[in-house]
Amino acid sequence: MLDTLIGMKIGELANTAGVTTKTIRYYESIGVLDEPVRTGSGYRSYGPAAIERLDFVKQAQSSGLALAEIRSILEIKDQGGQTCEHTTSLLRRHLDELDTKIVELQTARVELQAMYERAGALDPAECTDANRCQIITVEPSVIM
Amino acid sequence: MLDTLIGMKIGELANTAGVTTKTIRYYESIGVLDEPVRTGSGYRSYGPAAIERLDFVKQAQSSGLALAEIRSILEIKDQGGQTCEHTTSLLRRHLDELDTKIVELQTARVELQAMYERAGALDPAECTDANRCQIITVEPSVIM
DNA sequence: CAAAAGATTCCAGTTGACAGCAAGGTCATA
DNA sequence: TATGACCTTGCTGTCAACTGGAATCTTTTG
Repeated sequence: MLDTLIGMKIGELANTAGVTTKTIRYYESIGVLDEPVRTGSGYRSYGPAAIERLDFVKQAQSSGLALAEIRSILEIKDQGGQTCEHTTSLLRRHLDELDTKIVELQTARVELQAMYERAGALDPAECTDANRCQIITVEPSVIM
Repeated sequence: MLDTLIGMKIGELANTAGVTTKTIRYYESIGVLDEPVRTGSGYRSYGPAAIERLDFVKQAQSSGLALAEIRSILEIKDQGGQTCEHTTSLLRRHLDELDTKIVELQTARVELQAMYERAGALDPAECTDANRCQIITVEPSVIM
């Protein structure tokens, strides 16, 4: 009970931060969260910093950073955060990746849109007719 | 040898279509490719339709469709392709998902860009100074 | 004081799209 | 005929980010 004055247990942290206890232990196992101090009976005991750390992880995740990347940023912080270089280059790289992905998805969207419009323009009768699906391929194909 | 006149073996199909034999067997196992006929000795034997089918799968994949979705389109074709309804609704749904994803990524991009610009604007000296990383959080935080 | 709630560790499973390996069968060529 | 290239099945492993469950222990509540 005295322990509880020092920090919160994993369930409380989980509730506060909006994650599950499983997630917290998992984050600890992959080095995203530091190992916390333990109570006399072995329970994890967290201070308020843990909440902010989890919030940061969630924010970084929603920005599309993978846990491994988040960890590498946090590692630098844990070592004193002497240089921003790693962080900036990581962000630069991730921005580029993100741009690439967005372009890919937009290209895919155009393709899909074309498929979809082809579908809408089709006469249903014509669809049964030739026993091939003109939605997918423009030219008559052996496939559909 | 007579068998070979009828069709190509898995390696040839793989080379032609630009995938691995593993991929072909995997596609067969999940129902994306039909089970082909076998030669007398048990080898898979494919006709030219298999190449087109694989091409279609690749094209659909590059449009962001999952193999399960591709299979569901192909299933309709295999049953005679009487209706385009399933295909159109599937495409509609996927277009929506794609739009959602693009928006998410663009939002994430804005966040990342902000982080990145904050990073570029920072004085390296100031970075070592306060022992916290101002790139990530705008306000002074217990985290960094 | 007993039961329920919550904590512990460890191991396995999930999804998606394959890749790797083992142990064996078959086929073309020198 | 023997070597190597290619094929077969079946099982395991990969990555990411968890989730679920079992067996056990501690803490809280009635």
